[in-house]
Amino acid sequence: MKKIKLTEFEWSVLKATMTIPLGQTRTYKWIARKIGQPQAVRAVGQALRKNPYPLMIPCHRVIKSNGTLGAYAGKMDGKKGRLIEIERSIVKAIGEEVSSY
DNA sequence: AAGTACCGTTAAA
DNA sequence: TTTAACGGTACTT
Repeated sequence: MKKIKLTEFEWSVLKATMTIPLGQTRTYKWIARKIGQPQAVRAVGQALRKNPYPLMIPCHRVIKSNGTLGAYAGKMDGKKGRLIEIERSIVKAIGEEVSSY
């Protein structure tokens, strides 16, 4: 098991990103503020761009404050760029299931 | 609307 | 070791 060489800053970003609920979107600024460095929004984008753990880090849930997708999603094809919409649909479906109980 | 400054990591020279 | 580049937001013009 090789040690993952990541900086403390990156760990902070990854942890913050992990806490994003399914089907929800957060902004880079949101993460930057959560890790206590509202000035380092770009560094946050860097950590996500590198994305050491694609499976546990939902970078596609991270968007710009503008509401538009960031560089990562921006480079994606339309299909993958709609991941967040699919997740939202899932959440909605689950919500309806729960309501029927 | 466009330009600039700011932070942190990585690649290249 | 030093330099350049990438990436999002807020402020200024």
